[in-house]
Amino acid sequence: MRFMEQPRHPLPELAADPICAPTCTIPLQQAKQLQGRLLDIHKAQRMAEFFGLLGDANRLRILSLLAEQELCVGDLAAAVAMSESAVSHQLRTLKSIRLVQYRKQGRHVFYRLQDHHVLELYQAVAEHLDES
Amino acid sequence: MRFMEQPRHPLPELAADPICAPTCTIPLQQAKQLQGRLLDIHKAQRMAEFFGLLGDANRLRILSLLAEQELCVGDLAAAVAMSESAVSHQLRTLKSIRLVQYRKQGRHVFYRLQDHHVLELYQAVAEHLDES
DNA sequence: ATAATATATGAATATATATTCAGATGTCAA
DNA sequence: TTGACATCTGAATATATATTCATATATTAT
Repeated sequence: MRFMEQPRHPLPELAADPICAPTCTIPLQQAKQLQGRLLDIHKAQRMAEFFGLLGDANRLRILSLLAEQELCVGDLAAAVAMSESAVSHQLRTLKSIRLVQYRKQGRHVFYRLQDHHVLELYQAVAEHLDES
Repeated sequence: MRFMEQPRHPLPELAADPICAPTCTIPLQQAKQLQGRLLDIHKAQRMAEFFGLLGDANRLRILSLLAEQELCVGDLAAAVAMSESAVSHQLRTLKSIRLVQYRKQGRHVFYRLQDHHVLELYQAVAEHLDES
């Protein structure tokens, strides 16, 4: 996952004209269709960033709590048994992609879910894993 | 993301009894409910593994092609402009969590989507990013 | 058999990530 | 204003990951 920065891994260029090697096993016709279906590389990057954000157990645990109510950093940290610093860092990354919002009250900062959309993904995967 | 191995990062223990610090801002009542909502740590791991698998642009691009038809490694590599070795490695990780299946035919190995479930997630995120 | 092709694999490398630690900042209470 | 608290931040560290490269394996064609 990469966020808040541009990737440093060199992105592969899209193959120029003939998309498949000389040894290609699919007919050239199909090969051209393939390129149409192929996920655009920049969109792939953004989608990967999003999925990657959900690809961490501690972030998921944090989200599972914020799904129901807002919580301040300290309580969140206590509940998930992480250091406050670690939680703060994670909240920052969650904020960076607008999954969470915050509200300041005195010296506390209360975080809450901004994009409830993710709960559907969360549920879908949770159930999916239960099946298999 | 971690797959095919146990995580080496030490998993934080769940806080024993009083889940929140002495400075806790939420009432103890709520604190107990929190623990009920908190995603179980092992399930969190498995979900994170799954999401993490989708958290790579090249894997998404590979999946975007396999969504429609089976393809052999060489064609796949040509289409996404990656080395065959890199594609092979990625397919292995996709196989490890049973997102793809393969079928051998002569010296070719044709891969195809095993779990079409993921296409829904894929679509959901694709559309979600289009909105914002 | 031998060579050519298709794929897989392991080690090495480069990069990315999560956490910790020390300390900075901002807020409240005495 | 001093000290305690809540959160944030950046650098350092440990770990995880993707790719490449060299090589192994398996299949087909000559």
